[in-house]
Amino acid sequence: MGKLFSISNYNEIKEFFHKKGLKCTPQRQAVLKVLQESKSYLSINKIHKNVKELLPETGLATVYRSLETLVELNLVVKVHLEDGCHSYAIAPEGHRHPIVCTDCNSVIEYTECPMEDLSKQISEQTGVQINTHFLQLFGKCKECQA
Amino acid sequence: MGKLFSISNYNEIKEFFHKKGLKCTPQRQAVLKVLQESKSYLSINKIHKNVKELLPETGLATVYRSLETLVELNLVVKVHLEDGCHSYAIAPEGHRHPIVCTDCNSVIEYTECPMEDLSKQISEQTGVQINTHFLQLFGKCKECQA
DNA sequence: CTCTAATTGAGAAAGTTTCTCAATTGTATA
DNA sequence: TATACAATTGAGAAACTTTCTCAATTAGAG
Repeated sequence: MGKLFSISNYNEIKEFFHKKGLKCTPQRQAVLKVLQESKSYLSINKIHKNVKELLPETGLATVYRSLETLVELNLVVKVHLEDGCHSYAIAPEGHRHPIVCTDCNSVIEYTECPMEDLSKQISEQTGVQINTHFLQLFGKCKECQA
Repeated sequence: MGKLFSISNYNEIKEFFHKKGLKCTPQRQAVLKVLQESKSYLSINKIHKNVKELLPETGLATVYRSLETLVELNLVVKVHLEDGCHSYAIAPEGHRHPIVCTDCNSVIEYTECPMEDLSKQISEQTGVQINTHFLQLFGKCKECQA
């Protein structure tokens, strides 16, 4: 089956899959599309629900499998919310950190990262070589402050 | 039942519970003690296993309930590991960030926090008022770099 | 168009977390 | 120190989440 949805960068996405010997299936496309069109983090169930509007037969297991694949390809990121639940979001281009509004749950991407400087500082102080970091900010967005 | 374990700051802990109308039960003490004596993050099952060495009859549900209570009291923190699983650790005094060694799973506490400055900067740039943040660092500790 | 290996759907299975309820137990008060 | 009461517990059921299995389907290479 060919291109099912009008994913903007379809050919690029297809390449991503093929380079790893993976098929560009409608299910994977649908999961990606659902996340691309959402501006906030989505839970597995919400993703499944939205995907079924595009492809009604899609099983939950496939959603799990697709998300796993997409995370491996760095097209999607798995995030942790305050209550400990997992959600998924389209991977931001470049290195960014999400600010989650605790009132309306919307997400603002923050593009500057304080870690570059900090990593060096930490290495010097503790001897630990920092490889990755996980930074998530919680607060109130402009609208919700009213 | 009185004091079961030699928790260093027993009376202080007891006060913590009583102030909220909570009982200072051996099970809660045991969960706290297990975390206090561990230098790394522990999964629920590991905590349950260790607690049973002190109090063999302790049920898993009680471990869940105790952890929930201890997190509410800010005596314990819930953390997210890279694979998306939850673990728990004794809450560090003051404001600190954990550095988790991805090889040996040990934890180094980092005491400096870049967020104070950053929060102001973010507020100015995005209008979002940052309330909390979640920062976790992953890397290789001195020993594991050899 | 055909072939093949990757992928899927469905349901089972495994694992995690919460709930229910009778029995127990800290702790305040007498 | 004994009593009463509300909070807590253990055990298992229930709910929920995630992974696994396998026959059927399908994307993509030739």
